[in-house]
Amino acid sequence: MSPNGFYVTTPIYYVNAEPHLGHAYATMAADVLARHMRQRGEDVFFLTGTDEHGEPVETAAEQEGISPQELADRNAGRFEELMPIIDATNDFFIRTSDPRHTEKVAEIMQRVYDNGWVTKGVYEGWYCPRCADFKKERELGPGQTCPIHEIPLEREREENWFFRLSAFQERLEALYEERPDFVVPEFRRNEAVSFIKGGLDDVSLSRPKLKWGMRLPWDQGQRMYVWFDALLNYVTALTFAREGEDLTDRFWPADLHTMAKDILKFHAVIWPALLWAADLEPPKRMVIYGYLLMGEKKMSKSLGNVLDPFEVIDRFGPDALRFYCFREVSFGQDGSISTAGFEARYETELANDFGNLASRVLAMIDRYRDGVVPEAQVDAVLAEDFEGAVGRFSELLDRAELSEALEQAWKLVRRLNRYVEETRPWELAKDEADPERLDEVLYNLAEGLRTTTLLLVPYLPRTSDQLLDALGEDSRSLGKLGSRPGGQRVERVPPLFPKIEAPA
RNA sequence: GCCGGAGUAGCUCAGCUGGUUAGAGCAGCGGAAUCAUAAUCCGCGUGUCGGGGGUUCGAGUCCCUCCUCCGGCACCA
Repeated sequence: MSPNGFYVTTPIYYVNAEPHLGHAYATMAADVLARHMRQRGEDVFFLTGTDEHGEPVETAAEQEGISPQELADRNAGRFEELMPIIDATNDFFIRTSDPRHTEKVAEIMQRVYDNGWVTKGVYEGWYCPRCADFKKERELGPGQTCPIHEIPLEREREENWFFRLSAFQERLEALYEERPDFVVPEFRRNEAVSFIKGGLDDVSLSRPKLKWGMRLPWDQGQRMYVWFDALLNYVTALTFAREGEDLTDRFWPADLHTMAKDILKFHAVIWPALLWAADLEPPKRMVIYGYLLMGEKKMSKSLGNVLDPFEVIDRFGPDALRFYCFREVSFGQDGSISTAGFEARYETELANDFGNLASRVLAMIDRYRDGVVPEAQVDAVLAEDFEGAVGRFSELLDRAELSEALEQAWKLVRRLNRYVEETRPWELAKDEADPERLDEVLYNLAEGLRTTTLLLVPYLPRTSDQLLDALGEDSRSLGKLGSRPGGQRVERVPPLFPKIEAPA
């Protein structure tokens, strides 16, 4: 971990559409890491926000007959509203149309220009006069025709400014050589490396025809290709997120960028080079995750397999959604989610495994010891399975292995249910034949539940809080089995995850 | 086409540098128990470890080959 803190980012979300599950997932992933690091006492800064410039916003706004800024304002608002709904604890929400951002971008890009990393060039491509836009090779119709207008296209050239990405080829190769964990998972890293090794071309940095975008500071006639101002959000936010304070020295370089696989190249290749060009350090690491698939192409409401995040949160709260997403889909891979899968995991894991464990432990302490955790020692049998658990869990989250870490925690939940069966406290309680053993068992259950729940705080923030309160635990720091002595008063709680009502 | 990855129990997947009878969760079947949200726990798998060939005392684990699937191959915000 960096000595100066833990700075984690989500990608910034493009405002030409409304928030959906993918955005929620992205934000929740970063939030899990942010919460966990706070539990470890790290100085955390967690950034998310919206990306608002560029042609897609321009055209979407045009279709609605409003200005790009109006569209951006409206949709950015929706993204901002999403954060508390999913219990995201972002420390700031950046918007790239914020003048504080664009001013800083202008300053940085001017520096890139002054440093000699920008060059004038010619962009050549297939141009459709009806669309007033260049078409990419892959979207061309047969015989170089426009896919929309089906008219033959002309090869056209326009003057552009280019970022001299090619000049950074060797530095990028060296970066990946020196830092094997710069991009995880490894197969994504390999993609980036092979892309770099394949030879880098300079990338177009401006668009003369673009209207909704920043003007280039050194050429007011051209506007900046949206990716450049978007990427720079990670840096600019630090300069104005806190009134009258510049957080750059405290948090840059960022500890971890999180993103889905579609934007790997911009982050893994262009971004470090752009930072070097601006005399800034590249981020420390980035983690790439996959897509949540909803029944592949059979995503259809009539099939009832679409998981609507807002509906889920409405009915079950954000914890259940957070849990499900990281439990069902191995973090980093693509994975399928469904209402059936959600209900199964909610019922068997949240309600039966965990919720019921909490109920039975609290109930027994209440019944057999008047709601006071007995004083006792750690049971060696249980200690064996809890030994090193916090360390392993933390290490997994250091590597952003969100699903694997959750699995580790869940093994402890299962272990505790087994411990209850092994020790049969209700028999020990019958005639108080061995009160010390009962004390020991109840103490260990309280400790096991407490320490396991502390691990789960990032995934289940609300229910964890509720349960830890019930256990008389004020701290949210990670703790080992037996690190707290007995003596606390505990309270019974209503079911943390009530069973799903059977449909009428 | 090139590069990379994957193909292991009905389903989802673990199996690191080759070594005791190939594992987990879910689903299914049987049982125990009653502290608990009828929640839990225990037991039960004749799996060609994609096909074929090879190296080795020994291969799911290495090599070759074939089949199938997936990802990447520059401006997709």
